[in-house]
Amino acid sequence: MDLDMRKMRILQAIIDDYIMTATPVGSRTISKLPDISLSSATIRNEMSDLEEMGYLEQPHTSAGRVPSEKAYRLYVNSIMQRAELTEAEKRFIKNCYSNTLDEVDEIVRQTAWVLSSMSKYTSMVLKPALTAVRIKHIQLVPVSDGRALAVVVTDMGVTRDTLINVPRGMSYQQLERVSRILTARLQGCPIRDVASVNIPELQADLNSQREFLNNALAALHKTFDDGPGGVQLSGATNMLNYPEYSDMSKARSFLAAIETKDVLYKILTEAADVEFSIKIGQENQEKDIQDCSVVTAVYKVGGSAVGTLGVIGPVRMDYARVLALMRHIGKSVSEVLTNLMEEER
Amino acid sequence: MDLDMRKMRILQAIIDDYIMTATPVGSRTISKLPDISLSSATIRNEMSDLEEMGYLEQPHTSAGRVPSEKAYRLYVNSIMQRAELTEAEKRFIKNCYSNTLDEVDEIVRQTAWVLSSMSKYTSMVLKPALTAVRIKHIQLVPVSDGRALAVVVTDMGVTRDTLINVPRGMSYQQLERVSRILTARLQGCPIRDVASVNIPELQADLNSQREFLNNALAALHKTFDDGPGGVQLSGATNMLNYPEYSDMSKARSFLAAIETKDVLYKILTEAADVEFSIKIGQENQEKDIQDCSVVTAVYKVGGSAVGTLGVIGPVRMDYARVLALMRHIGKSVSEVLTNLMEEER
DNA sequence: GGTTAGCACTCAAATGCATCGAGTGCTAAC
DNA sequence: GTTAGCACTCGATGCATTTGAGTGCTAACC
Repeated sequence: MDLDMRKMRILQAIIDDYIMTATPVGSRTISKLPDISLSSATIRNEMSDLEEMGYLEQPHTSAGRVPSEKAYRLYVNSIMQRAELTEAEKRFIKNCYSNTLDEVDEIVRQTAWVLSSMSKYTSMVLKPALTAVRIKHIQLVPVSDGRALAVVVTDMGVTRDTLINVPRGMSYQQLERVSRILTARLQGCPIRDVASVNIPELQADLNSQREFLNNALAALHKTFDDGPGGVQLSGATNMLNYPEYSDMSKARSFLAAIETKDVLYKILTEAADVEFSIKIGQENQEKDIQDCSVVTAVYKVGGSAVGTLGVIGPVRMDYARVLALMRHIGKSVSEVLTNLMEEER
Repeated sequence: MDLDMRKMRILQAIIDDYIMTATPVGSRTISKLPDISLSSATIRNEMSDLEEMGYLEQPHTSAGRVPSEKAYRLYVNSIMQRAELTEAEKRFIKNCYSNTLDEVDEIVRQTAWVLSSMSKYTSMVLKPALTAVRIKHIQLVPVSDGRALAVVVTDMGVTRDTLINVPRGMSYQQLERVSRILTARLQGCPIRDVASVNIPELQADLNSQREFLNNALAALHKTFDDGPGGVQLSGATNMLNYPEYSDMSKARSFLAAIETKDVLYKILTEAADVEFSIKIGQENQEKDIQDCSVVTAVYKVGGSAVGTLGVIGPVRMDYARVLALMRHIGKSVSEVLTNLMEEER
């Protein structure tokens, strides 16, 4: 018993229907479709085969059939056809980025919003990882004796600062000098490489406390990593509109999973190196969301991936549409960010 | 028909019971209480009176009675007695602040967590408003021609920065000079007054673009206002444990209300000038949360109020306990923040 | 061979109906 | 003023019945 074209076509029809209605699909529903000219009895036979092959499941004897996760996997791999957004939708996305979005956070928030409101699922966007961003300028600002604020300006217009300890008694002029040397040495250096840079001319100044520089650079490095706080969530309540979450306990477990963003952060960072990723139900490592599906995509700045965006929805999510949205929105946010970066450079 | 002591006592018993059980309270339940030696018939008569007076409501004829919002108002105003936390609870709170909490954000997050996990409701904490914080140091860091980063260090260890436009062609030395003058002039000045300070010696430097300074100061001022982003939320899913939210549509409207933090921000900022505030159901201005109650309190740094914390829960919330928690946690966070600030000063 | 009409069968959901019981209001007696 | 007693209300609970969408199987058909 093999999965011939006709079975494929029927499975597709079942999945398409189930994605729309969330109710088990009966044989008559399929046989009535205009491009399937088979009686319900034939469909029943095929469905029976598909069930035996593990693509369909029956909630109970006298109900219709429901696609299994295996079916969805097949669907996204082979059956599903690429969907395109309408012109109006593309315009809509474009409009969302046309306003004055001059801050990374603002762009990330807006992206999450567009994605959730167009998909009607819950969306999440991970802020750009700034490890690839290059240092433009470093300035140590004295705060009190023994403490200074290290300010880093990068080529993406992003600035970060962190309080660091400096050797007590260090003068304003000395700090200035260190700033100048650091800037000269680290200019153009990507954040991720900061720790490994060697700055011989400072060894003399800091002989007594050679830890200082390493600590400072490590602290700096850390401020560029937002952690779970770098996850922007949107449309969490959209999920409650789907019948699969009308059961309170399921709704609660979903909401609990996204309340602390740790799980989402983990998912998004792990997906940082694949263009598109689709995890269906049990394929997700995280217990709490094993009856959801997660679709992620990366977005880029100047050609290299810097962040991830994702949609989390019911397993019967409209994968084709979500992928189309992600392609388009991913491209848009990539462009906007790249422009922002060039402008600042 | 007046509200004599006995009626008060009965109303209190009804409210106490309803807060615990969330089910309409019958006359027998009350008459069986050890310190009420009246028959259920007598209680019924009293209940009938209380209903006529608007303190009780009947879901339907053969159900018990439920306190009205008017009753809760009376309860918090006159009936409720001050509750105290147990020693163990006080210790618990203390422990929560004993770890290395060296950042304001960390303290705020921790506070929200303690408050929600001890109250079992949803909690929110507004970050300290930094308008009262005093400037310690200002440094302009050149970024590119015409742009600089203005870094402000305050006496609370909080630093903020913002990109500003500076007159093109301004030299590094000039920026240095401006920094020094600004620091000298603004040192000790609370953020809120920054805009109104006059700095005559800079007029000469900036004659050609006298807008520059004002814009820069305004931009700075703005970075100290977190807006809705300054609301830390915790325990949102706690609410789903209460039967009043087992109705999906109510749960959804609550979750929608807190998803964007705008509403909460509004509530918390408006409550910034009252030590404790209790809003019961319809007393809340915001439509979305009119079947919740909101209790807020301010916390202080060095004696003056800088932020607000709040609990949002069902109208039948345990007001006495929540107030006790808020008193205690409010005091704790005030102390921790005050210490942090002194240390940095 | 594959396809289909027909039919018995299944089972969740809806419907109808009687019962139960927690609660009330009222009245008469204490 | 308080209380025992009693009729009454009405949602909740339980149970039997019906309904209907769906299945599987078989026999006939092309």
